[in-house]
Amino acid sequence: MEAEAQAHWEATGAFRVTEDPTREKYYCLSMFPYPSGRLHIGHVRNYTIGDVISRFMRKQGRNVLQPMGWDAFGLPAENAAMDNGVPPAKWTYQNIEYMKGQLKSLGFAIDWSREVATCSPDYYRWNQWLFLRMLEKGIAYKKTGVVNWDPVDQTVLANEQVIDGRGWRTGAPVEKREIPMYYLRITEYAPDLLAALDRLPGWPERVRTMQANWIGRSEGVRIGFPYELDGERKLLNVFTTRADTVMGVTFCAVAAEHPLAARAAKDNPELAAFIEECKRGTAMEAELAVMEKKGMPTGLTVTHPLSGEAIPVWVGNYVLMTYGEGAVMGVPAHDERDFGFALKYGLPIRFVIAPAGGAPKEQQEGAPPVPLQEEAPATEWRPEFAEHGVCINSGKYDGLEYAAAVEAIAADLARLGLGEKQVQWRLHDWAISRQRYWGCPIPLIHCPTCGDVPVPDEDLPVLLPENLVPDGSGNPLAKEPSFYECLCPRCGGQARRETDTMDTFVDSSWYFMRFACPDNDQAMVDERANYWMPVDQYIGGIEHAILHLLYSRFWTRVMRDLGLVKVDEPFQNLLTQGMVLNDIYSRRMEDGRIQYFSPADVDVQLDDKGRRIATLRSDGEPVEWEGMRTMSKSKKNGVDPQELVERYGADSVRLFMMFKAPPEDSLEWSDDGVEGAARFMRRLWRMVYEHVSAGVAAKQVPDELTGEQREMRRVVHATLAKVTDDIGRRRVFNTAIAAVMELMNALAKFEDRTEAGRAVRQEALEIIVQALSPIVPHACHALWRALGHDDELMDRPWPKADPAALVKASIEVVVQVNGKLRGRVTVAADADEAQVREAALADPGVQKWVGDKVVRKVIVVKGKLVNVVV
RNA sequence: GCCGGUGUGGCGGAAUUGGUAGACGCAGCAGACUCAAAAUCUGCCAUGGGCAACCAUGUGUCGGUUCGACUCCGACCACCGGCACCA
Repeated sequence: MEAEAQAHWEATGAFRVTEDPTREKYYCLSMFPYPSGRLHIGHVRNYTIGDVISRFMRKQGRNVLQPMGWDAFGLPAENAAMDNGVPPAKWTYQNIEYMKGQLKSLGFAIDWSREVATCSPDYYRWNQWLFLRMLEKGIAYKKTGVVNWDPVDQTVLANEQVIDGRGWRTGAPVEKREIPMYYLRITEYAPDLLAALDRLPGWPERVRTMQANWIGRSEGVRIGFPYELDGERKLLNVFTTRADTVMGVTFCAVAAEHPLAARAAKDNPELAAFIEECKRGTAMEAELAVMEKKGMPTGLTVTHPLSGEAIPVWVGNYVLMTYGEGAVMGVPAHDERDFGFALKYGLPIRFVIAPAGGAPKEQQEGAPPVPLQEEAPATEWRPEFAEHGVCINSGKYDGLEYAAAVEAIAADLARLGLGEKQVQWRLHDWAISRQRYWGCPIPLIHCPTCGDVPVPDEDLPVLLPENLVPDGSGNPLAKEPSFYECLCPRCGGQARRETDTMDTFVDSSWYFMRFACPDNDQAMVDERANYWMPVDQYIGGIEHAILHLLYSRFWTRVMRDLGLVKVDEPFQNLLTQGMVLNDIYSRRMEDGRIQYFSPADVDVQLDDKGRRIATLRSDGEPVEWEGMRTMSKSKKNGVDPQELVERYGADSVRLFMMFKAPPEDSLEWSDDGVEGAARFMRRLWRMVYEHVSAGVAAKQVPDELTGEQREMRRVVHATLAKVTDDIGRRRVFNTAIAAVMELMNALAKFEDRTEAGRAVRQEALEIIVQALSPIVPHACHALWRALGHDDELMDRPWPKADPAALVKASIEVVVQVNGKLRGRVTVAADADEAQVREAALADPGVQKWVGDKVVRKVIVVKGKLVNVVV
C-alpha cells in the first residue's frame, strides 16, 4: 500500500515545485543530514516534523518547497577511511545513495530535483568564490590560532579526538600549538547579530537567549597599566566591567600566550616551564573552566594608573588570550576567581566596595555604609562581595555608587590617556582553517615572492582530489604533490597551494539558499533565492542552537552586503526538536570494563515496588539499567529506522514519532509504542472499510438531525478545529493525534445506521482522513479513494470546521467552594452571570458545604467555573 | 565552571490566557469472542481511608502571591543540552 502511494507520487512528480510569483510560497526546511551511513532515528523525527508541516501548508494552498541535501564533508569519512581503507569520497557517495533510499521509503514530500551535496565541486566552488570576496573586503584574514597537537602522529586533533588530554589514537599528551589560520570577521557583525535577535519572534526564546549570551556584549572600561621594559614605555591593557573596584587591584594576570609572559620568561626558566605547562593540555573552554587556577609571578610590575602603586604581574592559566587583550586586573575582594587566586598565592585582598543602602541584614537600616572587611584576612568567599555597592577606601571616589564610580574613573583615565569606556564582545572571529583532507580547499597559493595569492576566479573550483586515503598522521593533501605543487598566478613562479580546508560549518551556512537554484553554474545564487528566502520554517536539533545558526545568520548578512540576496535573516521560524532517547543496559565485566547491551536483547520485568528488573536474554543474568540517554553506537542503544519501516510501515513509524512527545521535548523510544501506532492504523483502516462496505453514503449531511447526530457532528468539527490549531499554530502534533483518537472512540460508539447517521459518519471519516493526511500520508491517500474520491488528497484544501455545527445548547459549569470542587451544574449556553451563580448556589453538593456560613464572595468564570468563598 | 532547558500516575504525556490535575496512548488487571492462540471488542486502572455516597492528600523540595497555582515570584535539589576542530 505504501509503495503504491509512493509510486503514484513519483509518477506524477507530486513534490516538484517551481517558482510562481502569483502564489504565496512556503519554504520548509529540515537541517540536512551528515551522510553517516544509515538514517538515525533522530533524522526520522526531524524530517517527519518537517514533512507534516510541509504537507499541512500545501493543503493551506501555499507553494511549498521542501528540499533535501547532504552535509557531506567532515571527520567521520576520514575515520571510516582509516578503518577500512576506502577513500572518504567513495564512502560518502555510497552512504548518500543508501540514505536517499531510506528517506524515500518514509514517504517525505521532498523535491529531489534540488538535491545538493556539499562535497560536490558544483557546490563548494561557491564556498571558495565567496571566501575570495570576503578576502577582498577584509572580512577574511590571516592570523595565528591555537590547535590541539598530537606530537606522535604529528597531526592536529579535533576536540572530540582528545580524550582526557591525550590523543585518541596515540595516547600521547596533547599540546597546544599556534599555527597560522584564516578567520572570518564575524565580530564586525556582532552588534547587528545581537540586535536582530529581537526581530525574530518566530525563534524559541531560549535559542535567542543562548545566542545573545554567546555574542556576549558587555560594557566596561579598558584600563591601561603603564610599565617600562627594555627602554620602552608601554601599557598593559585590561578590560573590566567593574572599573568601580579599580582601587582594589592588588595584582594583574596575563594569559600564558600574552607577549608580556613570553618576554618575562626569556630570563626566567621557571616561568618558561610554567608557561609551557599552561600550553600543554586542553584548548577547550569547558575544561579550562573547571581546572585548578594556577599562576606564577613574572617578576615584572606595572603602575596603577590612578594610585601610582606598583602592581605585580602574574601569569594565570585561567586568563583567556581570546577574550579582550589577554590580561585581567585582579581585585580579590570583589571577584570570586581573583579571590581564590589571591588566597592561594598570598596576595593582598583590599575591600573597596561597601554594600549599598546599608545592606547586610544584621545592620540597621539607614546607617552609614560600613565596609564588609578591610584588608582583613578573609578566608571564605561570600557572593555578596561581588555585588554592586558604594566605593570605600578609594580616595576621591569614596561614596560613589556603581554607575557614578565607573563614570568618574573612566573620565579620569581618559584624561590621563590610560583608558576609556569600551564595549567588549565575548564572540570572537570564526577560525575556518582545518588541517584536514575531507573538506573544501581554501583557494590560496603561497608564493615565496608574492606571498599569499588568491586563486583567480576563473581557476575555481580548486578541486579536492577524491582518491586519497588518510592514515591519521597529518593531512594527506600536504603529502600530495599533485595537489599542492602549483604556479603562482601572479609571477608564474613555483608556489605551494594552501592545504588547509574549510570548517564544515561553512558548507552548512548557506546550503538553504542553494536549494533555490542548485543548477546554476554561473552564480552562487540567483533571483530564485529571493523568491524562496527566507526559510519560513526551519527544523533541527537544539544542539545547533548557537554555532550553526549564528554562522548562517552571519553568512547571510555577508551575502546580502555583497548584493547576492535581499534577506537579512535566513530563518523566519525555528523549531528545535528534542532528542530521541533509549534505555541503556550495561554490566561491569570482571576486568572492570563496562559492556553495553542492546535493549532488544534485554528482558524487563517490574517487581512489586515498580522497580525494573532487567536480565540479558541470552544468559538470564541481571544487567544494570543506566537510564534513558541519547542513542549512540558505543552504548548500543540505537534503533534502526529501516527495520521498523519494514516491520510496521512508514506511517506507523511516523505516527509514533509524532504522538509520543511534543516536538521540542526529548522522545523516549519504546517498541510497544510503535506497536500501538500500528494498532491505531489498523483500526482506522478497518473503520473506513466497514463503513464503505455497507454501501455508498450521502456526501451531504442533511439539515434535519437527531440530537445524537448533532452531538456527533459537533465533536467532529470541534476536533477538526483543534487539529487545525494544533498543527498550524501551536506546532504540537501529539495532542492533535490524541484528539483524533478521541473522535474515533466516539465514532465507534455512534451506532446510527440510518441514512442521516451514515452521512454524518461519512463526513466524520473524510475529516479524519484529511486531518491525519500530513502525518500518515500513505494510508490516507488510499483511504481517501476508498471513501469514494478520485481527486488528489494532497492538493485538496484543508477542511474548515463548520461554525454552525459547533454550537452547544447547554454547558456544564463546575462549582467550587473555597477553591475545592464540590459540584457541577448544567446551564443554558447563553445563561448570564446571575443565572449561573444562582444555579451554582442551588446545587445540593454546594449547599452541603456552604451550609449556614456567610457567602463572602462568588467568582464566576464564564462558561467554566464558579467559586463560592465562605 | 559559565549559558540554556527539563522535572506531573507503573511509563510517555494532557491541562493553549491563573480556573475541573491525570485527556490520549503504553504497560497491567478483569471479562467477551475462540477448541485454543493471535487479532479484535468491553470494563477497571494517582495514593490513603471507607461497604458506599464520599473524604483527605497529591504536579522535584521549601517558601510566597491569589478567591483559586502544574501554570506567576524567590530559594534549593536532580537530570539533560551547548561551550567555538563532532555535526
